[in-house]
Amino acid sequence: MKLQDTLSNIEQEVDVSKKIRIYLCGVTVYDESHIGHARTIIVFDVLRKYLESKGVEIEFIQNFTDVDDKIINRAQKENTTAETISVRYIENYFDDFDRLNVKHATKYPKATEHIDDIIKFIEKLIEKQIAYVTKNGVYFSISKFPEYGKLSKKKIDELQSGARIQIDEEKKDPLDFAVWKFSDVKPVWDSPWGKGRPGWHIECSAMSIKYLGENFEIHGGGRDLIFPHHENEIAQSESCTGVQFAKIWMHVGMVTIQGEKMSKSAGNTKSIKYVLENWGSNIIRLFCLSGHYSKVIDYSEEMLKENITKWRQVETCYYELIHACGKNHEGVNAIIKKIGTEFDDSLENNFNTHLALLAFFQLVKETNRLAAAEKLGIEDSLIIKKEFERMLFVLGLSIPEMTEDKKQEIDDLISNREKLRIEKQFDDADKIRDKLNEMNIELIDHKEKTIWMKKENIKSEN
RNA sequence: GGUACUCUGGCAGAACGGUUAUGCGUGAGCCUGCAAAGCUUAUACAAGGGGGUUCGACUCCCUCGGGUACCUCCA
Repeated sequence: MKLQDTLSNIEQEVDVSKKIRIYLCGVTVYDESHIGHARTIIVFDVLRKYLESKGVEIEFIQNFTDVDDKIINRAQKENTTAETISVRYIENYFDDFDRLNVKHATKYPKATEHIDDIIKFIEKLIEKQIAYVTKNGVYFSISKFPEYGKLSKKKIDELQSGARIQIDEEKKDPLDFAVWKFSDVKPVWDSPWGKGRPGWHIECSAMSIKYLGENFEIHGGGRDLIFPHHENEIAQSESCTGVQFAKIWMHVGMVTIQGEKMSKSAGNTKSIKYVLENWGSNIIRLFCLSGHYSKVIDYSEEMLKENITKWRQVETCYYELIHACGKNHEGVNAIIKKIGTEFDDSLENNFNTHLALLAFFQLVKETNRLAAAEKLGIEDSLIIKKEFERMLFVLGLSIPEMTEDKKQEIDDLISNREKLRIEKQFDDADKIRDKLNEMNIELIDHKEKTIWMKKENIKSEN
């Protein structure tokens, strides 16, 4: 598999014959997650599901930043503890992302649970004279890491001249950043240098190395983390271990809204809760995967609507497949195999989910075409269904299961309607259809038979 | 100001030095008791501007310009 690597700025081959270790920078848990967060996490969810579906062993670590100024500020505002805030929003995170059908990471380490590891990490940096203590905290000395700037392609002197960083007389260089901040405001921990809390970047270095080793395959996050977060992680980690940190840096493009980056500070976010409520998980996932992961995608209702159309086609396809009963045999093997290969190739080639979706929709269209022409037999439907479900799984889309009782009830209603239709009692037949519609069951009248499909209820469509 | 990314038809969005992807939308038709859904088909001569290389460029080179992001916390 090939992936675009931010560090080398070229597509790098990933060796999938061995275990793939992935570290994804998660969220700071101080507020609700929005659709921008969702995109990054969904992209990585599909990546890991695809690789796992190919039999690749995956170790997937995603952190929670649960100690941070924003959390503390929020706690003060609400007159509560930082822990209350972080616990609340971690719960909120799982609530959102479970509904988004995101598979749980191997582990979700939290900064507050790794203070010892962080302190040990800092001790090593001090020992190596890469970090130094001031009256404000412990700082990483960027002059000790000559490659500083290699990820974000920034030159140190340019950064210095453009620095908008607050002047801190104690720092040796304005670009030096805190790995430990002295503080008396809870939460604080004792350290060899004084009471305080860790800086933001150090937790990811300490935790990724702890769980994945000094040199692992993929480190990812949103594009906005390239500088300073990931740049600093590299500096800390590589100067501590002396070996290359992540092999590949994979950065997911921002979600914009009316051309502007979606962010808390801009106040233009759409929360996952809101979008789930109005559009549902499948539409969100289709939307988030509709462009190449490295590029910006613009959030708009128009785009979400387009994905409803597509999702209805997918639903139709599914129900055509499960209702197939004829003996017709079109020999779909070759075409399905071709589409399946296209799907895989698209993902193998720099993880192009847009092209993979195109392949998926091609399969949907092909199926619906056969069904409409009364040419979808059982044998073919089984072949298609297998591939359909594989893609559905990798993309993380889901069609809710129905109970057998419910299915029976629908079948009974349909056969009643059939009788009425034969007797040309169309008014009564239509009443049954209306009743089914109220249950979100839509009927598809083929020449030979009527099939039903359960439409996902999408609020914004009404 | 610096750096990165980006600029393709109404919208979304690929590939490729030569053959007008594809999807959505829109039009028409088929199917239907009617609908819905679905299907079929038609529809855009598009490549930010200007130069160059080439027999030929959306694709390579130069140049000018627009947009966004990062340079402070941010997925």
